[in-house]
Amino acid sequence: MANKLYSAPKREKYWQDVWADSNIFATNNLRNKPKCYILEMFPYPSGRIHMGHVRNYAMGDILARYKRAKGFNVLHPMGWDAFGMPAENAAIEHNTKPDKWTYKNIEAMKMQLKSIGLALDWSREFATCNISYYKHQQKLFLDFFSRGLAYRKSSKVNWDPVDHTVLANEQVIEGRGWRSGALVEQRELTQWFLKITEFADDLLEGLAELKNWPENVRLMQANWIGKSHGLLIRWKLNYEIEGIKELKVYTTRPDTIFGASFVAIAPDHPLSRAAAATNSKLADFCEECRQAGTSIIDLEKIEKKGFDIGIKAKHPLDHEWELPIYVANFILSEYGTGAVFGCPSGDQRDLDFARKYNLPVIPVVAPRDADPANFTIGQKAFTDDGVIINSKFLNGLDTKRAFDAVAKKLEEMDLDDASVVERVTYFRLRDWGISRQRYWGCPIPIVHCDDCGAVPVPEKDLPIVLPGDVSFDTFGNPLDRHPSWALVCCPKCGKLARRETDTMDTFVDSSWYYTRFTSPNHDTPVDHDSAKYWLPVDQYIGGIEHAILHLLYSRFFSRAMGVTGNLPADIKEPFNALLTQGMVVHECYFQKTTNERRIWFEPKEVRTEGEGKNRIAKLVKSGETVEIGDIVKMSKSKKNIIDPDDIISKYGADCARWFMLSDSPPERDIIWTEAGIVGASKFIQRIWRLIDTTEQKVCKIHTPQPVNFGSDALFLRRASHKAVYLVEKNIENLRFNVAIAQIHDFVNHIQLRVNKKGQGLDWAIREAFELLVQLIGPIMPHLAEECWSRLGYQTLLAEQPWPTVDKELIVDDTVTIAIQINGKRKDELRIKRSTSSDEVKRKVFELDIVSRALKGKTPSKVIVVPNKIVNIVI
RNA sequence: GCGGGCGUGGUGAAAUUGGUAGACACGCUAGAUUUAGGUUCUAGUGCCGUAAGGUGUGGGGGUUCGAGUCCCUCCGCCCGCACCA
Repeated sequence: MANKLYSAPKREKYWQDVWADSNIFATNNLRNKPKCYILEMFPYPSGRIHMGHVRNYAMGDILARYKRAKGFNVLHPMGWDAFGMPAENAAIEHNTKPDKWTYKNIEAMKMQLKSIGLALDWSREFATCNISYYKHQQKLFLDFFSRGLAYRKSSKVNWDPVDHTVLANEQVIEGRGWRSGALVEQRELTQWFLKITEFADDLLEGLAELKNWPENVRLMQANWIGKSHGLLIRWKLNYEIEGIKELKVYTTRPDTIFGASFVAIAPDHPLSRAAAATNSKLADFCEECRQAGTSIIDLEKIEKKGFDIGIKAKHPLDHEWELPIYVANFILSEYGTGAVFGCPSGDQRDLDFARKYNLPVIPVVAPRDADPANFTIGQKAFTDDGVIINSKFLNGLDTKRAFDAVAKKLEEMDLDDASVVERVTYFRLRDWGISRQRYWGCPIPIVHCDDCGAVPVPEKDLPIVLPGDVSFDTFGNPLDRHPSWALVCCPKCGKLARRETDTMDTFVDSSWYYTRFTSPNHDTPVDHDSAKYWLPVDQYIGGIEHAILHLLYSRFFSRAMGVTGNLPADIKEPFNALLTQGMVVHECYFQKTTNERRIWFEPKEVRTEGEGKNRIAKLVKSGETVEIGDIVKMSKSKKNIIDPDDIISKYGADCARWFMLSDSPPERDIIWTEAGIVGASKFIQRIWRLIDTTEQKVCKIHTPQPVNFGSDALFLRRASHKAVYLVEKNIENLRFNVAIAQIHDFVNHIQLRVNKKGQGLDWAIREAFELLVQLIGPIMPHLAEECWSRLGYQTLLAEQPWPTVDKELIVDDTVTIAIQINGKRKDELRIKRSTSSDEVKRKVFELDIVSRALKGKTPSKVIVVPNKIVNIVI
């Protein structure tokens, strides 16, 4: 008898229409239930969704559907991170407009997302390029500005002289612009900044509260903020130059101060500039340092170099002791004071420097077990904590006490001839530069007036709308070239002035979108009442690549918006729980040309044969052999892409969703395989076949529960309720792969009993079917609806509550305990649960294997772990 | 260099507080059914061994009645930051 196959793609479309028509996923405004806000990082509308999106949104959807069934009022919205460079590049390349290109992409991707069957509230959809969104962002900017959280300052940027734009560090590749290939210049530009540093401490402390965030993300953020405690010490100069009489030096290791043998300053430190003014060789050296690249590779290659400026610094604790001052290429002007004292024995860099310029190396910290008299430094500096030596009054102290002793000594010294000391805290975190010389972004609502300076646009004049009539026929910012857009009157004095033509970094757009979803049509950025009810996001899901920037900026925005009254001030943390999902990876295929270039082939162009080392790949068309490359993230450049559309039209969305979650834990990368998707597809058919062909054999819908059950029925009922219990637990813990394993196990249990006969078995099978359908509901919602209807229900499964577990059924009344002899498992024993310890021992000693092992001796110890293990120690 | 993580069968992976290692799936083997074949169902499957038994979570050591789990050490891989004073 051939079974009817379940036609997933066809039926899925049907159920999607049913859901849409009944509008069940629109979040209601009744606040009579506990809320649950599930959010996946919203997509950039590149044009097509990829498998990473499918994985991301499948995870969120499972939670949303599960929480809905659990009785929560669920908010599960979707929107578009729609500003950004690709739209401008498309405009240049395809002679279109960024807005047209973006909105077309959004339409296409929305269709694709709908085909995945996501339980989304589309009524809250917005794109960050909607005027109705970015006008509120401009309002936020104005509020930040008036509160001093947005300000202008001059700073160094990567400038592409060909494309006429600022480049982010990531866009500079080996010193050249990623698009133009031009050598990137360091330029001093006046830019807008957001004062994230005001919240540095709070952002750091807040991390401790984020218990449901991955540890690695919290650590990355903590390192990024980079708080350090140290001393600011004043070093007097032996010679005054252009009014400079002293150097302020920041150190986290004042305990090593007697090991100092030089002072080093950054090339653009005021003292460097002053000294260079009268020393052309020094000026050349400083220029050379400035020219050097800033990329990581460059920094590694660069040799540590210094230039003795001739002026000496007086040691703060001994003014007779004068140390040389070097301008050095490895000192950062942006960190600390741009000046350090070098202690060669305690810092590898300083040691290398000292060896190169023949400076003294005085060991001042020794390991605890070393002999202080004979401890010397060779090629490696000693950077650990230890005992202070060769340091006068510090000798014998440990690192921490020496820190305090130096601070105290310096504080006690007479101000006149002393080195004033301050205990200071430094952060690595810098303020966030948000100016971009780009068109497709949120305009900064500022007018520059010759007389009044930077004047905020009055709120009543918002929004500042991007002009539509711009050209992309040449490089640079089209807003700058626009004949009239920037020409306005100063809101303050009325004189002719010029609009700010920089737009905001797109990271600003995504820093507050999660608040807007709580009230997407409100006439202020956020409705406080809605925000209070919905925020924080209960579960946020997205890629690890946003571990620092997006997630830190968002945490900053929720705080800053609290300060400006745009959000209730008690909502500090935007995301209560965070899941960072892994990538979808696939091997790639290529042929090498004669000049070692690689030509890549798509997976669908290739067929593989054999296994392991003998596995080879051939082109489907020609049969030519191609090489099998690494398993890497799916990307256009390597063509190792599987198009979700192809999978969904062939196997269905349920199949893609199931496979995405089935084999690996969510945070790990998954390898896309044809075998995997086929396996998922078979499982779908298996469930359908099981229910479709057996449904008429079991009890009819709503049959009352029988009083007695035979052993098969009872076994099945136990398996059913255990499955519900375990699937629920694993979904709650975001271990979808384990939940899926439990469902497999459950289906195996049902399968073994569908053709049996026994007391109450037909009822138990029907119960199992119903529970199974409810368990797969969140993961394979279409198939679940189909089965639910097949079981005779007129209702929608998506609206059913989550099944309740019969607690009595999930505890077995017999248990298997392991019998160990000297900790090694030898046998097992089936026994009634909660049998007394003495009774268990008695039974164990009756066992052959035990008496054989004992050989008449008395065991030295018997350990009984109730319901688990008996360990006999001989 | 600094910080963090990971290492379990042929493969993806499971494993409350330390308590029967390898659930579940892929693959493989055998049988049944159907078919032209795929499919489906049942059973088996860490490794060595015909078996009894031994052995086994990257290597070595330790704590413990008992270690994948805790401690020390070495090796390998991955991620983040990186001249941060």
